[in-house]
Amino acid sequence: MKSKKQKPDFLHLGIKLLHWFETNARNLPWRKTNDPYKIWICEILLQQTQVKQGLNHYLKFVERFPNVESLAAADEDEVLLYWKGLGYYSRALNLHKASKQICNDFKGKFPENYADILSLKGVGKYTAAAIASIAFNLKYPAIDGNFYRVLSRLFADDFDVSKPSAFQYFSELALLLMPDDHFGDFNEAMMDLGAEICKPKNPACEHCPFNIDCLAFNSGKISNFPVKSKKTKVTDLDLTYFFINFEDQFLVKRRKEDFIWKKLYEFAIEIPPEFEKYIIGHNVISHKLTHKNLKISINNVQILDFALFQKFALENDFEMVDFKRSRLKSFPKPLQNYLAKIEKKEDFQGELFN
DNA sequence: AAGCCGGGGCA
DNA sequence: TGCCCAGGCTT
Repeated sequence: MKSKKQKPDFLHLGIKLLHWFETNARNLPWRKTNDPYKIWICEILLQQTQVKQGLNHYLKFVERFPNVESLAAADEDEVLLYWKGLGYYSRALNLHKASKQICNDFKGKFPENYADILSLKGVGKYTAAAIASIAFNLKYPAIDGNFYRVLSRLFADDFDVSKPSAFQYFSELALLLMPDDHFGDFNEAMMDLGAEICKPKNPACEHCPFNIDCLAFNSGKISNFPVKSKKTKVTDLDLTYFFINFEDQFLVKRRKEDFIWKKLYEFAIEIPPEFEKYIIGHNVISHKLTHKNLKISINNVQILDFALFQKFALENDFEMVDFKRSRLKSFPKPLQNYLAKIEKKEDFQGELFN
């Protein structure tokens, strides 16, 4: 008989996590439902997005699109509108595609096994595991940034989470902890622990159910984990727009380029030389993205002749909108901010609506 | 395996 | 300023 165990009692840790979750679960709207559709929506929405940031969008999205049929029947443009301001807009485009996929390939019934869920556009290994476990109680660990952080700290494990193989590595580790039931609760518990206790910075170790087990905490090396070799590279990007308006109407067009903001609305990116005399000022907006520092120059072009304004719009495939109607279109965040500002006539270089 | 996609929050 | 987040897709 061994006097001391060399390895941690993995299953004991998993059960302890479930107990912690019983009294510490966050009260979130999508946890009141067993509807796989709504669980799917929330999992996609919360990719790289924090709860506080996405909660309102979730509520409005499922109110407008309460089921797969309503989402599949909607215009792509309207689906994008309900994603306005969230970022990673391909998520919305993929949601829309996948809803048609469910209607066509699965007869409108949400797929109930891991492989079929994984086949949905925009659903990867993490999201498939989350849906399978939460909606159908299947035993798949939903390996994400929380799992990486919690497990690497718990075992003071220096496996590089930047490597693609980290997914497989931490999946196997998570399976050792995973109890034989309540798989969805287990995954949600890990999410909550990662979000509220085992945070990236300033973790609340004094409130952590694992604080007597955590090798990183007990060796004073929490900040050493997780190990991540890949660093964020930031590049500069300059954009120039022409905000062309006649009285309270202005010109917008859907983006075709997909290097950023695919299919969102923007202003004109060029004007004919004869329009240059109508430029009455310009604004510069700085906007930070994860991988880019944007500098957006917006020239304000005021057209006084409606016939000229309309002719240019028609010949160049622009839409004429006013502020009220522009709210029904999805603009990139900086342009959305710009419209909000000039509607209130703040910081606007040039005359508008005079 | 590496690069890319948004935006908000934090130290 | 750099890095974090309930990642996935493309190359």
